[in-house]
Amino acid sequence: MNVASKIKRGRKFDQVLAGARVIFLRDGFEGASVDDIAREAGVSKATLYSYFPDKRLLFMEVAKAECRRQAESAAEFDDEGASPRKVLTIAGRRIGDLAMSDMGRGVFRICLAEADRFPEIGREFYESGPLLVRNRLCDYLQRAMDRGQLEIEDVPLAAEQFSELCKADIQVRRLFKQDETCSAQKRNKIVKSAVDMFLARYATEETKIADAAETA
Amino acid sequence: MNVASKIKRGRKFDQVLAGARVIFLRDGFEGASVDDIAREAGVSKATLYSYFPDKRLLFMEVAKAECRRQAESAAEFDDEGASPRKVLTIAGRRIGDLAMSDMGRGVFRICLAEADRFPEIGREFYESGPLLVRNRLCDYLQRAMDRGQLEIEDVPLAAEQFSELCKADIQVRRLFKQDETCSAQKRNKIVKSAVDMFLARYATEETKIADAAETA
DNA sequence: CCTCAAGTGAACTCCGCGGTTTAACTTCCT
DNA sequence: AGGAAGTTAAACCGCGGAGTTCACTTGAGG
Repeated sequence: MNVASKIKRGRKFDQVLAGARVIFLRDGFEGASVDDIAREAGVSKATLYSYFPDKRLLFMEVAKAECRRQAESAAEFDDEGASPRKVLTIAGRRIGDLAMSDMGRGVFRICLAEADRFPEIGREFYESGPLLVRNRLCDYLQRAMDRGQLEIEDVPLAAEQFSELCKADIQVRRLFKQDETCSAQKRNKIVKSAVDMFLARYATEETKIADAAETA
Repeated sequence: MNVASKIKRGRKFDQVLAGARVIFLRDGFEGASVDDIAREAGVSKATLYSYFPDKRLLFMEVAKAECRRQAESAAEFDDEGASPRKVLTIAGRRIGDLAMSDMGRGVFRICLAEADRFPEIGREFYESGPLLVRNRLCDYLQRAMDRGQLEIEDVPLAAEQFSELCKADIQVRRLFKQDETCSAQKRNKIVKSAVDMFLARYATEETKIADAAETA
């Protein structure tokens, strides 16, 4: 039993949460009505309120769960043996996927919109989203440095740079509903370009030589 | 006279717009009440409605004006004679400033929140914001290529990459209210690192040599 | 000084939403 | 069978915000 949570569990708990997730992600916090959520969840309003004391708490619960879900998808990449190019390409593709996904967009949008009203939402999202990815990346970069593959003065900054590079040209367009689709081909090109740039700056001489041989 | 606009002009037009700007930027679209706006503008609600047919139109007008304002601040950089490092450093600082400003954050936040309900808002913001900056940057990069300073296969992508690099580590934290302040020193470091990385990848050999001499 | 258009403010309508209550119905345990 | 706990649909309350109306003021121009 979840002692920390003040929220009652029960048969229809997950059902309510699932419905709330759909509606909140579609309409945002203000835009979503509790009636809509109850209908979507296939549950009466009274039942909904028997589980969650109010709308705000329900929203927080949904947001937290969603952040956790996404954190999982940014899984670790521990390909110790592989070349930096290979490891970074895989990681970059994951980052790009997250930026393109409907879920990623929805959560980003709502968390940002509500970050002023509910600061803890902003923190929660940041920490279990971008920060988590960055930390994983930092760990890898540090290991690659220890192995003499990379040469970086400011590892956290480098991690952030790589992450941003992978989202170049797609994140903003996606967020603002321009150019809905983005071909896999284009995404590959962006990630490749990001890796090229990152290695041009941070790879040691040996790594560059090995990379040139590998790529050719 | 603005024929295209269906909105009546008049003595208090700008006054209303100014008030709306303050309140919308503070409270968002849903959060802002028309009464608040009228009060802030020092105008009666009736007058407000005599200028703008409804709240949505008023908001659109504010958002459009604000995007234009910001676009201006990302002014052109035609330092033809200067080295790529100098030009890019100045441009990068401007981009960073915009990402850090309250205005920049506010407009971004609200436009994103309303992009689903009012797609034209999303388009307007994207085109007069990020896209405009990118195009300016593209123009410069092309000229630098013509001069043999840079060597780029995909100019628009490179522009986007540089832009993203300049916002690394600050944009997201700023948006989600983490780490409110960011020292000028740190910002300089980020921009310098962005320029370093960009040149490492896209500068021609001669430029790299000249840059090394210049930096030393 | 009179006119008339623009502006005022306060009251008012309408509506949707958050949240509550109630009375009937289902489930399930003993 | 019986009863406690959970669920439901529907009506209901109160509030706050969008938009309207109207009697009244202001001030520039003939």
